[in-house]
Amino acid sequence: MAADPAAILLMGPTASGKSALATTLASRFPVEIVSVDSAQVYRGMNVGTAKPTPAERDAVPHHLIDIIDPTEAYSAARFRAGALRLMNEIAARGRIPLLVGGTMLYFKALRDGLSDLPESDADVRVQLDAEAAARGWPALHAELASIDPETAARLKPTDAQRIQRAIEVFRISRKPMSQLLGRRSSAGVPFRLFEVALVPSDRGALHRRIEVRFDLMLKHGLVEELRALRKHYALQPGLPSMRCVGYRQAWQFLEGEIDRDELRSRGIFATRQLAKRQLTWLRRMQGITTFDCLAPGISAQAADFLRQQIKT
RNA sequence: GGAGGGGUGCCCGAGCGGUUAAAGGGGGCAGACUGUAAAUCUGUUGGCCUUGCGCCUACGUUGGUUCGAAUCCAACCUCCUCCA
Repeated sequence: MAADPAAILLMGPTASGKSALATTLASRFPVEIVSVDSAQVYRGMNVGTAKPTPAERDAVPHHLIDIIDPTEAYSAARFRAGALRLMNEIAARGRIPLLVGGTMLYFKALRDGLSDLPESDADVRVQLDAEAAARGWPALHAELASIDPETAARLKPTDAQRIQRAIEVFRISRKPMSQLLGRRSSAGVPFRLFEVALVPSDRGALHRRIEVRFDLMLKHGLVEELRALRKHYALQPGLPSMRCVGYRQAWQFLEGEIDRDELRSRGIFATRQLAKRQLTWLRRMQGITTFDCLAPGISAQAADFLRQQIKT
């Protein structure tokens, strides 16, 4: 029985220095990077997603970056399928897949698999949006209660997105989501996973980094980038891509809803809140070795740790 | 110099004699999360503790009226608008 090939999972909240560590790892291991990031998949969204530079992508192969237009939608399932395919390909080349990112649901989907649910359907969602506009989400929650009481019970009448998804699942499959969940879950991953996370020992310090970084994004033309994107694509504020941190606020700025000061502070708030949610995921996930991203020399330390782990 | 309008909890902002540790929003903190996840949703947010319909501190400052004041009065400090 040949041992499964190795793969490294590198997680962490935004602005924790994942990319820097990935670069260090790339200099010590024969890796190819797979991005685990729901925003870097979008072509043209570079400044606000802190996408690796062309030089960085030239030095090490990066995958799952720039794979769809900002008018399109991505999903955890597409990620899992794509990541698994790439991991196999990379291993077949005799290299180690290094999965780096901050989209914790994607990491979870990869590790634990997903249930056999129907994929989203744009038409159904448009229909449900219209119904919600007319009757309100609480009414749809009540409707959900009649077709899938179990799911309705765990969802708040205010949780528009999940109510929509649950009804969508029912309309497509004619089965309640609660019945499909947990059933026929796609299996784990045929890899030995080495999971590390960068976590700040001091939240305030991370907040300061976030602030500096957002200012830099503004300086590097976040607003101008969005302005250009709006010319090239038929974008709407409700699109997943346009709800990304930074772009949502820049959109409001371009619409004249907020001034530049508001754009800055709201962008920073949204980034901090994102980091908070990412940290909540990390606290809950098991089996991850964490490193303090604020400690000096952390990259070398993490690299040494991984070298030892992978050897044994 | 004169006339008027403000100063409320980390921030904005409501309250305008008692049921107010003070609506609402923002921020913070904590949590949830299965094909939108950088999304969506929830809880919490003065201090102390013997966790009690408990004590203390709190609505610019000081004093006053009142059984009782963030709310009324006076003076002072300060900010803004307008007239000179």
